[in-house]
Amino acid sequence: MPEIPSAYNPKATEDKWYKLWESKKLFHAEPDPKRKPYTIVIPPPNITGILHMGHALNDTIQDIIIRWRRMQGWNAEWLPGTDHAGIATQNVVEKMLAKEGKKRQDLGREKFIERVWQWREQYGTTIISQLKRLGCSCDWDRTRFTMDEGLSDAVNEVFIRLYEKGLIYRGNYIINWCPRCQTALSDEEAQHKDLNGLLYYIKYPVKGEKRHVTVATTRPETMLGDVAVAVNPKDERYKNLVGEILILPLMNREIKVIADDIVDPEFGTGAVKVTPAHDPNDFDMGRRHSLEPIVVMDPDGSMSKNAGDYAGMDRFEAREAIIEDLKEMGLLEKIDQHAHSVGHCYRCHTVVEPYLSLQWFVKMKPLAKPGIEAAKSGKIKFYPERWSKVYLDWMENIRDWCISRQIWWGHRIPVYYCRKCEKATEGKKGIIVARSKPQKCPDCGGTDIVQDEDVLDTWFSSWLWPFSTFGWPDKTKDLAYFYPTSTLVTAQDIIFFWVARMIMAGYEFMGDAPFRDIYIHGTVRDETGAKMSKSLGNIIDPIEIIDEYGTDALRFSIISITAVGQDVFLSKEKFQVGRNFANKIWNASRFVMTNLSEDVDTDLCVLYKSADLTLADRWILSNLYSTLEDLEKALESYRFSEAANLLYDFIWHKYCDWYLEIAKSRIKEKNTQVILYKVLEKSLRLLHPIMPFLTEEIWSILPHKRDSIMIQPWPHLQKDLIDKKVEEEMDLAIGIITAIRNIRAEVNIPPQKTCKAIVVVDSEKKRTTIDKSLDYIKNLGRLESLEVTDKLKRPKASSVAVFGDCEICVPLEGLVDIEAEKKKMMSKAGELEKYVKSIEAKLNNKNFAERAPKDIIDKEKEKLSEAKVSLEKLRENLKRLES
RNA sequence: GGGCGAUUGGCUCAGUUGGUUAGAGCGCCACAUUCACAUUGUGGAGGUCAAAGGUUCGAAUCCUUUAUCGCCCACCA
Repeated sequence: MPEIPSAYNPKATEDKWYKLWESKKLFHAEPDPKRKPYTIVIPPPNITGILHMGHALNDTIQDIIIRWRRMQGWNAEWLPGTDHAGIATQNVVEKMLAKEGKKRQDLGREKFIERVWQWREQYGTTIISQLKRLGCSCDWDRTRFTMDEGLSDAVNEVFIRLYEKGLIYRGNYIINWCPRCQTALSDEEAQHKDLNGLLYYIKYPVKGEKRHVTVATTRPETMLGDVAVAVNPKDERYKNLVGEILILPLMNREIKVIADDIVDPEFGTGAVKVTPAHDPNDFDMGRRHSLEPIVVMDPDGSMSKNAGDYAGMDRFEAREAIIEDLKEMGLLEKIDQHAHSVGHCYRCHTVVEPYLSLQWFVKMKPLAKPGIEAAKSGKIKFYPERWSKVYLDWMENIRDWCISRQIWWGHRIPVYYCRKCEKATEGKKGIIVARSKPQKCPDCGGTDIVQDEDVLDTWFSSWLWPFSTFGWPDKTKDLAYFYPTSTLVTAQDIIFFWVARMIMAGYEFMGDAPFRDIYIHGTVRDETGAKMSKSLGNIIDPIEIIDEYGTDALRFSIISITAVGQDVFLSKEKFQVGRNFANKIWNASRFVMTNLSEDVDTDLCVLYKSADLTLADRWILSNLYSTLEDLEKALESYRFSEAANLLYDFIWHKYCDWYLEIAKSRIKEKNTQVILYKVLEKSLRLLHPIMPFLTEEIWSILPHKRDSIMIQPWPHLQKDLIDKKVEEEMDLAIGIITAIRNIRAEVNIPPQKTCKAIVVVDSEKKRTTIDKSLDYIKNLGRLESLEVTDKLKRPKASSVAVFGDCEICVPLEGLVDIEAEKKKMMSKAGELEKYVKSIEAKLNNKNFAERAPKDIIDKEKEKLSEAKVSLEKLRENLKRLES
């Protein structure tokens, strides 16, 4: 056997194995009616994205699930792909053009889109190669892109079907407008941030009188578009004002005072300016009172020609100018501090403007209905469960979805207009919704037909992802087999954007939920709790971590610190845990392999039944399978950190710390070798979903000839090998060994020096148990001799510890520090006394005796008698020490 | 305004249906280096589980209130 390096080297292994898996098509799945599918679709990362810790967490979790299910025998399909990310990508390419001193308009639509595709070719697949470095076992043969032909067809099909059903409409409404991106946004894309703003109180004079009405506003610049002032009809202060005419300052426009229930008399002055073109409430009010909106802003956020003297100014400049002018005119009553939340563009963080414009919308209420029922009935389940409430709250209060975007990169809206009809009717006539450009207008036969300039919201393609990727609207074999998918893994921030909408689309177009389980993991934050983001500069680059610590270290570390539903706080040091663990396994494997001399390929169960196994043998097997039992439960309920920590504890603190150490003295025995080998081999399988590269590397140098570990069967849970009695017996041995080590450390016996020990135990049962573990105690306690007796013949100079009803005594050759011994034992005795008293108090409590269940009482009694025995032994020893 | 989450040793967190003398990792202290691994081993110190009240025989765990921090939602003019 060639020499195995003494440290695990991820760099030398990862690439090699990933290439092998890919070349053998181990990630690929085909429909197979004989096997059950387990499907996951990836949350498609943006083509502009580079791998960040959020992806690392998200995709590691998916890979763990899919690798585990694959080993369990499911036909596992993890479908990958990317999202065209309309606004984000367009912004990136526009920035690039800006460096050349160009705007997208200089290129024209067609050339610009060409440039975006070019950009995508060049940079848009970075994230894919990064996912490969993360070890993701995605079925790359099925990689999809939201702008692929098939997926684009699906988008058109959906648009047309919804339109024909009356669920898509076009209209003039207030939407969120980003003046920088110059496009409409959906409500979800406008992110509200709390800001300390100002509330301006402005006097509006009553026509022909000296009186005035004061209104309060946070956006004075919109007053130029005011068409009325509203008060609450029940507000006594303004009762006689309703119907009066006011003069709108700066514009000198006559506007009416109207009464409307929506006005809150408590807020501001109780009188509110009505600006239907720039505020959603005012828009509704305007409709109720038949007031024409006046748009005073242009799409770029500058004041429009309707803004009088302020036309052409930027909106914020105009705000200041208006306040100055009002001040001069004596119409500014006061300015208050006012905390409120303001919408920002989720792509460029510009303050968005509520803006009246002609857009396309999806009527959501009817679509939401089945999705609401599905969550309520448990057909779809959120993990952790609390997200179900968040989802339902949103679904039950759902609002229509603005889907048109005034950008170029995306799916162009499949709507055509007949110029002739449009001019003639301005109504629905002349709108042609079609898969491709019609030759003639069906209404008038006209041929001057143009397509809608706008594209669809990015999420209008991603909400179809679970089925469009499998070929929908065609009834493909893939679709029939892999849909509905099994589990969706994602973060909380896209529950509304994506998860909820996928559920709606799934029911509408497939008649079934797109997935059963939704696992929502936490947000990745830095050690101070701030969200990791490029702009904050607190990013930890996963690729850097992979280079420094290895992929498996990254995966293990991030998983082990991710408690269910809790956010993840990361710092670089935390990745050492995974690296150290990888190295530990590496070295344990190295030890096992260099010591194998026998044929170890024996079945464990056969061995268990036929051979006379030692206590330690039975103990490690029992532990292996109870770990497996817990591990499966953890994985099934998406408790990944628990899964990772179970394996960590078993491999490090059971297998390495105890079994392997015990095995060293019997390393030539066949049974020992078999168990060392078999437990390692099974542990590697259990660990493979979390640490794929390390386990594959070790797998490849194990003395057997088998295929990749990733297609090995998941170990079968052997419940009859779990033996609680064996675990108790071993606990006794471990307790005694620890007590001896403790004494040795306290009296400074150097580790390399052996010593004697005496174990005193009354009970015959325990005596037999200890006899089974004599070797372990001797070896791991580094004893030259061990005496087990029922009577203490305490040598004068010795140190004693008590473990349960066992006394452990280490005779010392030199002098013992009697005082130190006494102190140690007295403090131990003190602790025990307190403990005994607390149990006694409990047992003496009548209520406890009467009401507690019997098994609890028995347990307490047992604890008490054990503690009493220990205490008594301690006291005896103390007495002897004093005499 | 409504909702959710967090608060446990110096740090980061576990603690599943209430029944342990409250656990782990990191850090710290002491000792150990031909014997798989210093990316290590052995031992140790360190916590009245944010506060107050309540339910219960029994509360870190359930209920109420409060405080601090974080997040989400809302037609906050």
